Amino acid sequence: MTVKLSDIADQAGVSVMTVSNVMNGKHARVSKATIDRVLEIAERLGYVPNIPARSLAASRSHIVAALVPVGEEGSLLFSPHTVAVIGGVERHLRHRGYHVLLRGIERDDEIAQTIRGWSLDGAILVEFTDAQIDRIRIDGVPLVAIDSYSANPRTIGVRTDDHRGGWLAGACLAEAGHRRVMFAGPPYEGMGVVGQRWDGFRAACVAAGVDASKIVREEVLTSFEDGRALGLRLLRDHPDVTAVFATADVLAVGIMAGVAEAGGSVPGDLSVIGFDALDISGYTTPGLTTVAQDMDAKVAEVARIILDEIERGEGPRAPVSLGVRLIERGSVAAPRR
Amino acid sequence: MTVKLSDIADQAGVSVMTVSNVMNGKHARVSKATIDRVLEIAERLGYVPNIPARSLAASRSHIVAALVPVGEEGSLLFSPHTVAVIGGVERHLRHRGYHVLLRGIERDDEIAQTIRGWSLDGAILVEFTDAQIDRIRIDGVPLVAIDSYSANPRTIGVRTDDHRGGWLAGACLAEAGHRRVMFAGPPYEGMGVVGQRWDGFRAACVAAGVDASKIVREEVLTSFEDGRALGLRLLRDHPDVTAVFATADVLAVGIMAGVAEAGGSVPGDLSVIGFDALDISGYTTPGLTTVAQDMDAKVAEVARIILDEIERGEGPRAPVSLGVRLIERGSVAAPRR
DNA sequence: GTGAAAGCGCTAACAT
DNA sequence: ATGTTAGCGCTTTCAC
Repeated sequence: MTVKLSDIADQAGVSVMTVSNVMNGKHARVSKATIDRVLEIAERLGYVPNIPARSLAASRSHIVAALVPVGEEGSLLFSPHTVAVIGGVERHLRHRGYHVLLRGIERDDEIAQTIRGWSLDGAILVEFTDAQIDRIRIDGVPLVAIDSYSANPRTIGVRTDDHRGGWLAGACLAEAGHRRVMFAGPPYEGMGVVGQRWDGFRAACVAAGVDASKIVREEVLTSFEDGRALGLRLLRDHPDVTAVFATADVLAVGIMAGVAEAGGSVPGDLSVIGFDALDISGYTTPGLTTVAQDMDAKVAEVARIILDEIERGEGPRAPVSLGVRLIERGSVAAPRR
Repeated sequence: MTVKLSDIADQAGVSVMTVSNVMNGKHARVSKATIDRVLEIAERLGYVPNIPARSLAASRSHIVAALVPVGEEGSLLFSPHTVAVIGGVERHLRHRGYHVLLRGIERDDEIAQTIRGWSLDGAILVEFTDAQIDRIRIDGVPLVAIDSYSANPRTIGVRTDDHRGGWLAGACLAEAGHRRVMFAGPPYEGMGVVGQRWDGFRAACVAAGVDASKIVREEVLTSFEDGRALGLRLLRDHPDVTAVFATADVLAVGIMAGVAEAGGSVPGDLSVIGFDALDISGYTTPGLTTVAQDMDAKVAEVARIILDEIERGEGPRAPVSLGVRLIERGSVAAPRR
């Protein structure tokens, strides 16, 4: 029923190994004539390689896993950003003959189990906390951690230049003339993403002459609802604040909605700047000014690193930071007087 | 290095087959004492089954693929809806010992190749057009097509009750008193999703006494920008229209933005109703009234069908439609006078 | 209830 | 440039 290497070998009058070599592009070892003949027969017979067999024999699978932590609820519900990363990486890998296994991780040890059980060639760790990445003890397989600031030498971090992103946001507000600003984001997680953005933001503000001690920090969860709640009370509770930097677009959009609901106007009463440049940042009125990362570059980088490690075995290297840029829409203006 | 069945067998003083049976829960064939002993040793040794080996020997993989078409760009960039489906199904399958392979499809024949090459146990087809589903000629593997109205007997359709969703939207507008309404959606694709929504919508309107010939149909792509463009000219071009049903939330949100930009108000000058109940429908001011589908039920149903087919071999059955309900927020009100 | 034999389809490591 | 030998770790089949 199913066509295998030996079928082709029989018809071509060569050994199975020769066919295998042809199929795997080890053309150095086979004559041109044989290659052509084998290829032609394979094509005619409709040969499809058996992946499990190849994985078993070679103890490598051509599979890279996308590992995502699952919470109590259990469902993988990744952010738009994660979707873009996984979707983009899948394309690069597919074009190079690799496949992507999607796997939710409930307990730490499932990472190692998955890698061993599948003879995975590599794994991408998405949305894990730095603490989780720190705990990883797996060697021999390239592990790329997205948006992580863990110092774990067994993983390679690929992330946005969050510090510079924060700086851009701060500089944008300061340049517009704001001197009383707010930083709204989730609670600090060590020197992770949020910490970097905060540092960069503060540095830019200070460099522009803002009194650092006057920067208001609000801890809010990264959700529309929490942003809205903040927006509703912001103008009343902080009458001196004229601009806010939210560490995520959803949050910023929520703040804008809350401010509007409370009768305020953006950017009339309050300037708002976000981070991520999600679709939604273009859906508001006015559009949300935000810090964007170059997703194409990020995705290409992740794929490149994994592939290089797998095929050329180039050892782990320093974390990679990707550039950011400011997208100016309409939510930032001069402070009210 | 790696622990295998034979290692456990050695230590337990039984044959490999017995260990295999224990591991696969074929407890009928093994004595309780042996089961316990084997399990204990496996645990102690840290046994992890080798998936490729099992797939090769059993010619079934415990893998279900999530197949997604890729366009020219090449990247998998699925909608929030697709993300929810895949993420949710992954959880159900994982808990039953299955895995999800994520695969972009460029050409039709890649579907069959992927299924054969991996000995896939099943596949879920996401975001394919009805025409693509129609063309599928694969037997022996459960194929679940999401949101498809194809009549291909080799696939099982799982979809939203779009007709009823359209009806709910129409009834909602008619009940609020609207008699001049617009239907905005992408070009008709046979009797697919859009056609169903249109049919249901029109039927509800007519049932409520709306003159069917007066229902305006606008063909727009499902994007914020196209919605916005429509919103910008809507009040001017169609001064008699007092309400619009958009077949997708992004579109509805775009329309709301366009209307606002043109100086109109929602729902003062125009009522708007969407479809999908995406997050963004809650982000607007006022909130978007929209038709929601029960995603949890949908995901559970997809998983159930695949698993039933795989494990009990229950043949293909009729398509499954899942319920919808209206979510009333603030974008629908009585027509202006 | 348990086990021995045979092989799934492929590749690594040598031959030749 | 091509072939041979030996598995990879597991399950199937059938015997005990």
